[in-house]
Order: sequence, then structure tokens, then C-alpha cells
Amino acid sequence: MNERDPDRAVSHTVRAQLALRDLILSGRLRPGERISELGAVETTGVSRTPVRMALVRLEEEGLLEAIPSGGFMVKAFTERDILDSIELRGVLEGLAARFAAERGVSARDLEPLKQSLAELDELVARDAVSVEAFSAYVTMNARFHALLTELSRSAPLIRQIDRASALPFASPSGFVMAQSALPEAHQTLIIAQDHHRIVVDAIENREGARAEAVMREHARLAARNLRLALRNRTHLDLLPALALIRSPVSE
Amino acid sequence: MNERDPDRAVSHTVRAQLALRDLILSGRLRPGERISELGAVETTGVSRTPVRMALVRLEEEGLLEAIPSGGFMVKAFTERDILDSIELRGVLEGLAARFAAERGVSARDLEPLKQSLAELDELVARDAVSVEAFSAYVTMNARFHALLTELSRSAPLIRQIDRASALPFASPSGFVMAQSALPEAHQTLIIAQDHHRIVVDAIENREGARAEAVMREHARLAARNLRLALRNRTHLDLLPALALIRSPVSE
DNA sequence: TAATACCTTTATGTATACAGTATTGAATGG
DNA sequence: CCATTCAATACTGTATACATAAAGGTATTA
Repeated sequence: MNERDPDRAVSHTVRAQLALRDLILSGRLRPGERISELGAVETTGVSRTPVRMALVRLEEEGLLEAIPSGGFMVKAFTERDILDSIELRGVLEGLAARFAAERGVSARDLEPLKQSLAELDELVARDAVSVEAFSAYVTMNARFHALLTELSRSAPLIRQIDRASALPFASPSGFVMAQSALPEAHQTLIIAQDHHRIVVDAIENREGARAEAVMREHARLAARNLRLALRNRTHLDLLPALALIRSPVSE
Repeated sequence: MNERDPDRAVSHTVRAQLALRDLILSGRLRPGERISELGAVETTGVSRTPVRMALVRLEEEGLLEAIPSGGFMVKAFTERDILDSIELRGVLEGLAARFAAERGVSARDLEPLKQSLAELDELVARDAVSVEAFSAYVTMNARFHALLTELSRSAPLIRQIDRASALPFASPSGFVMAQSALPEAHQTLIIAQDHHRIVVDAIENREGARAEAVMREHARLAARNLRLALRNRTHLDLLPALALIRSPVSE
């Protein structure tokens, strides 16, 4: 029987994909663990066909790995993988910033980014170090990065960045969570916010190289802080994606 | 009935994916054209289930686009999309080259790349401008780029580059085809070969920035030549991926 | 003649049945 | 007690059947 429930307009396939992704990212499915189709059918409530589609999509997303003999397992990542993903993301966003700067952005199109910057400024100025404040910053920060990516007006690049962000630790949210996982979290946010300000200024003044460089530095800051956080075992609960690391923390 | 044919060890899904991809890249399926599942079942000879899996994978690959009302169509690209994809590829390969240089490559690991370089040198020295010679160069060139990517020893980056290469015009073969699609093709190959030589040297001497810069320049060369080839309408038959461009050639 | 409504047909999303293979467990032999 | 082999079970890959929605064509009316 097909979907008649008016509550949910999304397809069974999408529902299954969302449910399974949440299961993986929340850590309830451990890295290396095999995902049974039948089990997924039980947890998601849909039949095997949409479950299979969801599994294929999650594999392409990078969260699952195909087992040669058949089926899929939760992909495991090393610490190196995660740091590389962050740097990769920085390179891609650097290109997006450069494209935006080189190709020119109208004042009208730049407005949303500036407003996002202002809202982030306000959050940082509040000097709140609560988990809720960080959570708000994470959301706003992700929006800033998304807006910046859009300004590149390059469909292939936007697509690639979206794909690179499938791994949560490589997303802007991951950046901030890593940053917040430090006693000096607030100082880090101030520096990150400075990067944001510089990239907006560079885009406005059509300084492509500067825009690209600062986005790369932005990612390096996040990578460095994540490394420190992993070493110091501080606030790791803020980084749910850490569930994906193969061995608990060590290299 | 399951696959019993000993001739083919690949699954029905993979067979369907290969067949459909070939159909798209060869231009027999035009951009924007809707792909009927039933039609795909007839052309591929497998049932709807593996056809559907193949369609999902091709969508993730970037060759297909989901239709809101259901089903898939062949994705169409603008000339700008293609040029951006080439630059994007250059940025990614630049990062790979930098990783290889910064992290160090043993003489033993560098050997295959050097040999590939030598083989390419030989082909260029022959000064043959036949289609067969170009075809051989394309194959060797793709191998060189694949080896270079591997030397980064970064699983996330390698994965991303593989994904970015799904679009044939963004692949190393596409680079060379764009280069060869010019009257001055041989001169272009000489320059490209110089880039190859420099990147190997930079990796060997651990000059990360230099390695990255030359790979970016390498992609810019390809992009510039493709633009010229499109303007001059020269040797476009050497670029099969052009079938993916939305309007015949113009921007 | 054109527009609209209804019906027919087709195609997609979903569910399930079937075939074959891999994996696991137990039992037997060394 | 451990290893090896065989059998049973479970799971994946594939095929097909079913339900619903969309699209196209035809007929009827203005």
C-alpha cells in the first residue's frame, strides 16, 4: 500500500534515509557494524525496496561502505580522515569565496551574508558560554557558510561542497563544535568571526585571492582546535560525529 | 532468476549502470530527456529493481537529475558549469599534490609516477598528431593523474576527486581532450607535460605550495583551451562529453 | 472551433515472493 | 581440546505484482 498519511508528504525512501542517517550519526550504529536490510525494515517501518534505495544513497553520501560479499556497513574514519575532510572543506569554500569575489556580487545579493555576519557578531558579543549559546552559534554559522557557498553561483562547486559536508565533522557545524570543545572556546569564536568579516570584505572589494586565503585559514583554525580537543578530551560530547571515528580517539 | 552466466561476474545493477552511463555519455540520450524505467529495462535487459538502483547511483554521480513528479532526466550543463568543473578539479588535484609533497613520498612510491611521466614524454616526443596518438595520451594521462591523486594518501580527498571526475569533461581525459581539440594541440601537450614534470619535482623536493600551484595552472590551461576550442569549433568530435551541454555550444 | 472534463493508459513508488550464496553453528574426527 | 566439514539459517540480489498518481487523448459542450 502506498503512502496515504497526509501528515508526511515525504517518500518512504527519504524517511528511511533520514532515520538511518540519524541512527548512524547518533552513534547507535557503531562504525564497522553491518546494517541488515531486514533490521532497517523493522526500525524504519517501510519495506525493503525504499530501504535499499536509502542504503545506496547513504553509501554515496559516504556514511556507509559496501561489503564485497554484499550489504553495507557503517563506515569508520580515522582522525587523519577527519582532519583532511576539514582541510578539504576549507579548500572548497575558499574556491567558492574566490569565485564570489572574482565574479562580483551585487549589494543586494551580499545583504543576506552581511546580515548573517551581524547576527553572529551579536551572539559572540554576548559572551555566553552555555551549550545553548553554542548551539545557536552553530546554526547561524552553518547558515553563513551556506550563504557564502551560494554566492559562488557555481552549480558544480555548490554540489561538491554539499557532498563534502555529508560528513558532519567536515561541516561548518563541525567546525564550531570543535572550536567550542575547548576552554578557550570564546576566543576561538572571536577569531573565527574575524575570518568571517574578512571574507565578506574581500568579496565586496573583489579581492579573490584574499577571500580564498582567509577561508583556508578558517578551516585550519578549526582543524587545529579539533586536534587539541581530541588530545585534551574536552567537551567531546559536543561532537556527536566523533561516533564515526574508528578507534575511540587515538590515531 | 539470479545471475548464473559465468561470462559476466558483475551484478545486474552494475551492468545497468554501465549501459545507461554509456548511453548518456555517447549522446544517444539527450540532455533534459526523461529516462523511462521501462525503456531502460528493455535496453539493459535486466528488471526494474537493478535499473532503479542504477538510476539512483547515476543521479548521485551527477549525470541524472530527479524530476519532482517522479523519475529521472539526463542532466544538462552550461558551458560555465563545465569550465567550473575543470577549475574545481584543478583545485582538488592541487590539494592532492600539496598533501603528497608535505607528507613526503618515498622514492619507491614515487617510482610509478616517474615512470608514467617518462611514458608520456615518449608519446609527446613522437610528435604524432593522429587520433590514435591522442587516444593513447589520454589513457596515459589519466593514469598519471590517478597515481598523483593516490600519492596524497588521503581517503576523503581521493574519494572527492573520484566523484568530481564523474563528469567526463572534468576528468584528466577531458583535460587532454580539451587540449587536443586545438590546432596547436601538440604545443599544448608540451606545456601540459611540463606541468607534469614540475609537479613530480615539487613533490620530490617537498615543495607543497609549488606542487599545488602548478596543478591549478594545469587545470587553467585545460579550461582556456576548451574555451578556445568551443569558440573555434575545432575538433569538437574529440570531446564526447560535449553531448551534455544544454544548448549546442553557445553560452 | 476551442476549451474543458472525463476516461484510459502509462509510469512510478512500494511491497513481496523467489533464488542463490554466505555465514554461523554444531557435530565429528584427529 | 582443537580443527574441519557439513548442514541449517539468514540475508542479499533479483524479479514481479499491485496501487496510485500523472499524462494524454477523446468526446462533449459552449
